[in-house]
Amino acid sequence: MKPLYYVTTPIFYVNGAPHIGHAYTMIAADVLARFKRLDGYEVYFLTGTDEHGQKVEKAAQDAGLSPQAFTDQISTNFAELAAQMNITHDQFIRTTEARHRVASQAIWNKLQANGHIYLGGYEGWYAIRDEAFYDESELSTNAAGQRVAPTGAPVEFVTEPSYFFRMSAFQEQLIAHIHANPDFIGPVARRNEVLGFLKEPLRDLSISRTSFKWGVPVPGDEAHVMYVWLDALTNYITALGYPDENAELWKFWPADLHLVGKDIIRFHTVYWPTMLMAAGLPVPKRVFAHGWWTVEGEKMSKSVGNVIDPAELAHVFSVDAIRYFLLREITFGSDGDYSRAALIRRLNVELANDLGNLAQRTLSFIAKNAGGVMPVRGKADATLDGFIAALPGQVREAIDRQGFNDALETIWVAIRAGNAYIDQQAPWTLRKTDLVQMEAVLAKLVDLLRVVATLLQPFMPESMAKMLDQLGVSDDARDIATLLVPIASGTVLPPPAGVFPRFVEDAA
RNA sequence: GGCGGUGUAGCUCAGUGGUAGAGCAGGGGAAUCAUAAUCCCUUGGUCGGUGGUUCAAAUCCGCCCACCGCUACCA
Repeated sequence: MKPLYYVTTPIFYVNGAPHIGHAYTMIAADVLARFKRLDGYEVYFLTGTDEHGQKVEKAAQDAGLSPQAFTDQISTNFAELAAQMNITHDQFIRTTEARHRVASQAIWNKLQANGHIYLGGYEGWYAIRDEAFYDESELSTNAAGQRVAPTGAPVEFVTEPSYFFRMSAFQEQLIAHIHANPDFIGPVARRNEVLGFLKEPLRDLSISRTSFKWGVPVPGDEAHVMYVWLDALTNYITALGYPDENAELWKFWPADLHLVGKDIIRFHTVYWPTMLMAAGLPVPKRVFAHGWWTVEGEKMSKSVGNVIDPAELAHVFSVDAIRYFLLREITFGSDGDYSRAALIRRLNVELANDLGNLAQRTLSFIAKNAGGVMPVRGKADATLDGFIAALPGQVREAIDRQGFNDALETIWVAIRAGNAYIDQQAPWTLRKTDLVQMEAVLAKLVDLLRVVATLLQPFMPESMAKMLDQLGVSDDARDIATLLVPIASGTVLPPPAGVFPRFVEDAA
């Protein structure tokens, strides 16, 4: 039986149009899902949209739509983004689905049955103008003697009945779990951040609201709807059939990886695990937080007008180029800067010059001088053998810790070695002196390209499919295990065509 | 304020005790199979500052400077 792997993106909040940041999360998760499939795992990959809450209710109202009609529309945009980015999710979940209401109410009932929910009052300083609560420490007094928020809005002390989750009861258990499982939170900086946060006593979590209606009703008290995070986080198990633990997909729980943005790390490493502990369910194996992108050195924002539309970008360059750039440019987990110049540099230098040209020079040489078939292996110089043998393991190791750029750098070291090798071996000289040796050299290069293209499939599925076609690798021989079966000498290689054209800026 | 992190070549970064590294950019050369792509060589750094530990510090410790993150219930 295949080992299982369950990876998720966050469900995206439907309060605006998808941008490059959403694409980034999806792409990273997709590379993991594709790699694990390639490596023999049975993978389940979940993404979707988070559609409840006061903000959505308000945005729908502003748009003159019912909340359901509004979320239908926005959710579709995210589903389209996934399709445009070549995302291979197995399921797209929406929190407004009936089954999700069932699951959310089920986990609520479970928490309640286990004695971890109580009715209390949610009190605080509320600014009507901001529609937000503020901590006492944030307040100041204005000239008129009013208590005001940092925004200047007047605040008043309000109390609203609310159910609470006894999160404080799980603090020690959570801390112990984080210490016992060093890989539970990544990257390490985020783990330290969460541990730092847990040095202070954990407060119980307000998990219901009466101030708006657009949410999952609290079982037995329909004046309340569930606090959005309780509802939202539950999506990860709704998708697997919860509360039916006999469901076909339930075998995937606990998740191997929740991929999230750094802004929601706490919800995933504090709220969610304690909720699961309270419900008697296993916690996810790992949560990894990625960083944010700036654009040309500036924070991406609607008001600045520099929000990058991934679909537009993919139209100008290619989906594969964008997928590659986003995972290559920076260490996964850190913030990064997108710039058009940097993207073009990666595309031209690494994809077109290094990889694309290596494939093209090798394959066109074979087409012209070796009969257009896989050459006969021989006693070629062994320089590339180490790369060919080690690459799958090295890439696997990097992928398993979400070290996408390390994985790519490792592959590129091998590609550069391939270019050095062809120059040193000079098959164009061997053509006149030693045809057997010439074939041996060319075969070695094809073997290297085959490993490289195979391992790059998760990153650039379309381009690598083309490259593997040209390398004579059949559709059923493109996974990692099958790398052990060499391409047979004499296999007909289709006429080569450049996979990564150089990007030339329009003269206009 | 508290806790944590970062500061290394023009740029982006790797390097956690033992003669400063990579990629890109710059300079020189080679080759001409290839998407004028490639390969080789090379310029360039008092490793934020300062004091200390050590035979030896980018790497450990103290202090200082700069920048960043977290410091809970909008997601």
